[in-house]
Amino acid sequence: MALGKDYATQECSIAGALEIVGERWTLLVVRDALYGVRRYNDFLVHLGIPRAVLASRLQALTAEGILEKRRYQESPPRDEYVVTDRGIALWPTLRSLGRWGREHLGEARLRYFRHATCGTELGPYGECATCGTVVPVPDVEMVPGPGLDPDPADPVSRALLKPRRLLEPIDTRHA
Amino acid sequence: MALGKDYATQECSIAGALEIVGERWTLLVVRDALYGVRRYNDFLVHLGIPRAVLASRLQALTAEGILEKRRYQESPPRDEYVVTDRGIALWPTLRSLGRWGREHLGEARLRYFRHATCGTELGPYGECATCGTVVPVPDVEMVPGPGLDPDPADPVSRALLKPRRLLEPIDTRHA
DNA sequence: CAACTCGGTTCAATGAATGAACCTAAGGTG
DNA sequence: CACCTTAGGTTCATTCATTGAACCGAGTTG
Repeated sequence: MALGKDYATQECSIAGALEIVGERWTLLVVRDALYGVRRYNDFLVHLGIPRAVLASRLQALTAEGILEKRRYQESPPRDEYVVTDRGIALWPTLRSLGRWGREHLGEARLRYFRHATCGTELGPYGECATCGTVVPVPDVEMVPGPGLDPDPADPVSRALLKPRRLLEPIDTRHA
Repeated sequence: MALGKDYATQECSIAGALEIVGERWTLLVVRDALYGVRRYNDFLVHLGIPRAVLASRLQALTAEGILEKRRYQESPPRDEYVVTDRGIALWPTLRSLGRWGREHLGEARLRYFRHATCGTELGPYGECATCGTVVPVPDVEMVPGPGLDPDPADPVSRALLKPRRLLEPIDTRHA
């Protein structure tokens, strides 16, 4: 899907965007990256994605400048994938997609998103009604809702049971 | 992708939404429906999608209540696919995806979206700065930009060269 | 030294997408 | 009437992507 031979004739920036992030699993990888997931194994267990597909998606997202591969320890050599500004810019899209899913598929409230500095729940497009501004992604606090499994199997889901800010790295060693 | 056996374990409304509209071609079909495309053949020539895939996507979108199949003439029997409120609700998502595509993939201005009643260009989330409101989709005017091919091959693209409102049905017979 | 973790790659089997051909029902033209 | 065209599909063989399991190598822990 990312080879220019597909949506290339579309003359449309929606089609162009989908060339990059429209493949299966890709937007969920970006979502997890915004939630603070950084390590290969954490993506793996949280998404339930085949290893080969994850490796391919991480590589593609890195090549597109949406994630950045970064060494975080030398011995043993370990890399993490950190979301870039270009990836952070996908937050409004993911936010509106999530809202559509909840409103039109009748899903229970799984997570709330609030303005961390004032506690107001975010509006449809990520804005704070109290402050009258679009909330910067690092100031968005993610709070678990009532529909969430209280005792999930994987350590990433367990870490996400606590309120936390977007982008804040997840440490699965103490979960 | 739409069988519940894929993203089903995600506990996430983003994953739920992607179950429905995350398949290849699906969001482009919805985009075209918002642009006013209604007929099988118009989707076909405008998207360059294989016939079998288009038939499958139209059926799935109809089953999900995003499009509505409606007979518009009896002899010969002809049906059109009209976007529903649930489909219209995907406009903010498509809008933000398109913005991301233009800003981060360096695409030329292909189309502008304006508030039809006052002429102001839409903000990032489809709001009108002049009126201070989120513009209802039927009041969004789509205007071709400088990057667009001035003489496209297919009649749908030709019809889209004129400024027009979203949802306004495209008539390819006089294009 | 054995076992384990992390971050992958390789491989066979399955499933989806593709493009061409075909089909049906109706209408238009000569 | 014979023939061609249009709209809206279906069917089919080929190609391509996804899947899940197995394997691997570097390094670390017991």
